[in-house]
Amino acid sequence: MNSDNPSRGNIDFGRDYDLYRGLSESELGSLADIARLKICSEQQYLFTQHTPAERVFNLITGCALVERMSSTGHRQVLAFLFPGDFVGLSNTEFFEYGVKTLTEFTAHEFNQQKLLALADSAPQLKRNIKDISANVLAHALDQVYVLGQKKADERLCFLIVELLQRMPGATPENLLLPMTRQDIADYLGLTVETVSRSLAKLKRDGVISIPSRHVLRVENLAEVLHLADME
Amino acid sequence: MNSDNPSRGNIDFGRDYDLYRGLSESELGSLADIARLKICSEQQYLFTQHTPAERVFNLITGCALVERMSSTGHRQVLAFLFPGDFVGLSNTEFFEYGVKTLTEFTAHEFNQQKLLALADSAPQLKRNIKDISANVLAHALDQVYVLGQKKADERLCFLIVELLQRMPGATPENLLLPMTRQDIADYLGLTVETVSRSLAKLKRDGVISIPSRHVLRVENLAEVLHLADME
DNA sequence: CGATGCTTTGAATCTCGTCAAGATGTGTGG
DNA sequence: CCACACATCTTGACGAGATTCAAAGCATCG
Repeated sequence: MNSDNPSRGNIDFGRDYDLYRGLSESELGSLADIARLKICSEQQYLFTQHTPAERVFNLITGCALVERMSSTGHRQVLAFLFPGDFVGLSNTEFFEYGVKTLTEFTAHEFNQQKLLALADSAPQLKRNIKDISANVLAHALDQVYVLGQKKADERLCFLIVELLQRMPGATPENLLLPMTRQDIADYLGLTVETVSRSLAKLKRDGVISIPSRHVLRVENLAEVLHLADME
Repeated sequence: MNSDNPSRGNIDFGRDYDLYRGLSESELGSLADIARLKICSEQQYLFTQHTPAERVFNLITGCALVERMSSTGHRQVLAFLFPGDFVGLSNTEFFEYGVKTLTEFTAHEFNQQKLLALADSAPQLKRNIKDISANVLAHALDQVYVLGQKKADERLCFLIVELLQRMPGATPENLLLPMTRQDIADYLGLTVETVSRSLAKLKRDGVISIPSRHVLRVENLAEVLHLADME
């Protein structure tokens, strides 16, 4: 559900979002004029694969995931999204992936055309979009490396490190997992059972503990970093 | 080895390169002014990981590969490059991957700063660079899907289809493999032995034949496409 | 020719996936 | 508040697929 024509006043452009970084007051104003506030509950699709790629989102609160389905029914989760992340930019007519919320969720929604048009007259916005695209690529290349070279427990540590870095409020002592085991499995190219067993192994080895299903505690950060081994 | 200050005359801008698509004569001239012709033999590095990201290349003839090494000594091949491919654009100060030639090789070499500066005054060039970046991302996402979800023989078929689509002169009847089995293994997240065995299996099943080590013949294209299953 | 590097094949091992069952958690209706 | 259904998660047993280690086959190049 979108709010109707939100004014600048009810959108918080103050936080440190990649998309809004370094923009002038007037540029932020122009952005606000074309922004809508998207609010939705958990497990909702912001958009699905193969639908027209017209909208882009800048995430404010909550989490989401980016997924790709194949004709054979396999699912690959391409990324988890957190506040400040920007998603939806596409060079193709239709989205090649879908985005599903994991929690209650708010985002700024833009029409892609309008946003890009605005970027044409706001160099800093254009730079920000370019930087975001570069980061998306860098993340995809990291993921290729992890899926190509790493074992199950190492892949899990990669995810843990990523969550520590990107989830707001995440600490080694208290790491919330907003996604299901299946989501994790589809992200890391494993099965739910392997995810579960690998978590159990890390727990057995004293690397982590699991106070409750969706809460994780890092007991040995050095070992997690070592296993994740992203340099 | 670079030729010194090549003039427009000895650079062939006529072919269908993504980077030069739709450019005016004068724009091509400006490009030629800052281009150098890079010529090198096989198994040479155009640049290596962790070196300053100053140069970019537009491939004219020959093949190359993009690789990333980890501190643990693992190698992931991120892509194979063919004529018309463009490589080296980076948002970071240092390259996060290296590029190694597989065959005798020529490319147009540009200073990244100069090329981007030129793009600022040539909108079509800027569009081309953006499209290329989008294609690189699309390829990385495909690779994530393949590494996350596919078995060894399916991964090989994915590579075969990719080569058929992108290698100049490649046909199902005669597909040259310019890379070693190790390169293939590191690209597909497998070991050399598994690559060899999977090729043997595809051969046994009548899907392909292997006239010689680096020549492959597709006997059942439908099956290859089916196994590759990229939609 | 022998030396070297790449490739294939074989055997043992290990990791991960599959199938099945049980445990845990959540929400609903009685 | 409890009972039940349902979904998620965990655990076990087994098997398939991939890796590892070792050896042998093939090319190419001096």
